Amino acid sequence: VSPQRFARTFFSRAATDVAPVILGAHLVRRLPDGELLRVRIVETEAYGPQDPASHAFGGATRRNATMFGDAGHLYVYLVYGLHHCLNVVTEGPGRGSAVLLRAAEPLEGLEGRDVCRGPGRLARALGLDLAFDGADLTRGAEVWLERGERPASIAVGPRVGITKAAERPWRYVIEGDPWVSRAARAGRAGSRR
DNA sequence: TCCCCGATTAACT
DNA sequence: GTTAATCGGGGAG
Repeated sequence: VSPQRFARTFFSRAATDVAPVILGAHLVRRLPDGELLRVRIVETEAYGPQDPASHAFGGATRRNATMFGDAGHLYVYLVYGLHHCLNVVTEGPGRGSAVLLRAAEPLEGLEGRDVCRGPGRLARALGLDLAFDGADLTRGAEVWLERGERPASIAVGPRVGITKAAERPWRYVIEGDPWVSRAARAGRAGSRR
């Protein structure tokens, strides 16, 4: 347990608070063969309670159970039958909130401009699937989060790919960062923070 | 059980 | 810009 890791209390607040502050943080993955993968998070989205766009809206089910558990755990789900998406659980037990990790910059063990550009690609690049749903990012040995460089400026805009509550400005990106997703780039510039 | 649809992506025209 | 791929969740019956 590296001192650079975030403690659970760091994640124990609203998703809209966690989403901007984990920009610049490092997501680290230890593969079965021992190889280390490291990426820098550049784009996130918040999904809170009382949020019609969230999987947690409507209460706990088998799929979203992790969202209702302890903060600082990894919530993984399958979309469109093909792609996995990675989320960090926020707030705490019974709340049902999380931050979706949408794009990252490869720092170590990965090559290519697009490998982490988009939530499905990010999960694939790190070799994470449903088997990792519920993994403890504050203590686990296979995947975790560490403090990184604080971004100079953060931009906010509407979330991507949803139809409900699409107007909420809960997508956060490092302003001007070349590694953000295609959707973030195409969308409105968004307001600064 | 049946059925619709999605927090996406890549491969088209 | 448009669309197929692909499958499990969850509401309806």
